[in-house]
Amino acid sequence: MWKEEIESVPEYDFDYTLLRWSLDPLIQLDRDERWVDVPVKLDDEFHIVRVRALGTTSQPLFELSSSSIHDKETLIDHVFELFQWGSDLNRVHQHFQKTNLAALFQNHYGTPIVKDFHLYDCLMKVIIHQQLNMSFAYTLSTRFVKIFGTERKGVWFYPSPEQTAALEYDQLRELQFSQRKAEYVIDTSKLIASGEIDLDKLALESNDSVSDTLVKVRGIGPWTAENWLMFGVGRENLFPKADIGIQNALKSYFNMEKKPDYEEMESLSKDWAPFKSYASLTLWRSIEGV
DNA sequence: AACCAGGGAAGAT
DNA sequence: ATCTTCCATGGT
Repeated sequence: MWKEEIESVPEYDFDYTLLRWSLDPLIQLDRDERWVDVPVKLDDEFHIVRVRALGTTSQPLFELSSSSIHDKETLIDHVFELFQWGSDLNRVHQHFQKTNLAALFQNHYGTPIVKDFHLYDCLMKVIIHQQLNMSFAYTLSTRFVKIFGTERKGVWFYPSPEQTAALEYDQLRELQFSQRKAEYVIDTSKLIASGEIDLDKLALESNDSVSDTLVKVRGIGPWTAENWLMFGVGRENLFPKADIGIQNALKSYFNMEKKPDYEEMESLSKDWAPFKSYASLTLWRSIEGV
């Protein structure tokens, strides 16, 4: 068992991250005690790192601990990257003060891009969540992982691409996946298991290059590619215009009669680069009422 | 009961 | 190329 304290750059609202994660029954956390157990899969071995907040939004400080015998520095680096502790959210806040989202960012300080735990998990989750209300979306992804994934000390790990690739469509239909969704999940996993799609390599390429590759896969459209880039890779400049939640948030924030079309969204977002992801996150957050 | 949901593929112009 | 319809199923 080791422990280590890590500081990050203000403003970083970790409690909001815990709140958002509390929607996902797969994630073991405690919002009162302010910790979360992070699953870390390295070389097909399962590790768990507990991350506990000691500080505040304006003075972020975290305690990492684990009983894993794996190299401590590797685990710490992984978690540091996962939470994007290296990124300075003040520069983001300052940037948006010059835009039409100034008030929004005043109301929601320090919303970080917190990545999903692994690249493959993220892609599966995003595909499963397409077009579904959040409640049922989490029901499906939770069933998927609890039946085909692996549990260690109460912490859930997604199945590997190879494990998913070996499933029959009917096994997902039984979990109330649509036929299409079952095909998307299994067929995409087959591409990854066979090496035709290499997510680790993709994560090093430009946004456009990644999108071009992923959108060719049946079941992955622009929204899914953008969400993977944001929540899987942690890119800062994504604005998924196909997202119904973002459309509703814009309608509400700008007091519009109806949801904006693509052209209006393009116009509204013209000054947001290079930090569009934070606008997306903060817009989502705004309609969650927190 | 009808419409919506943090989309995308297939079919029709 | 762009617009429309269908896919599936729970939530409201």
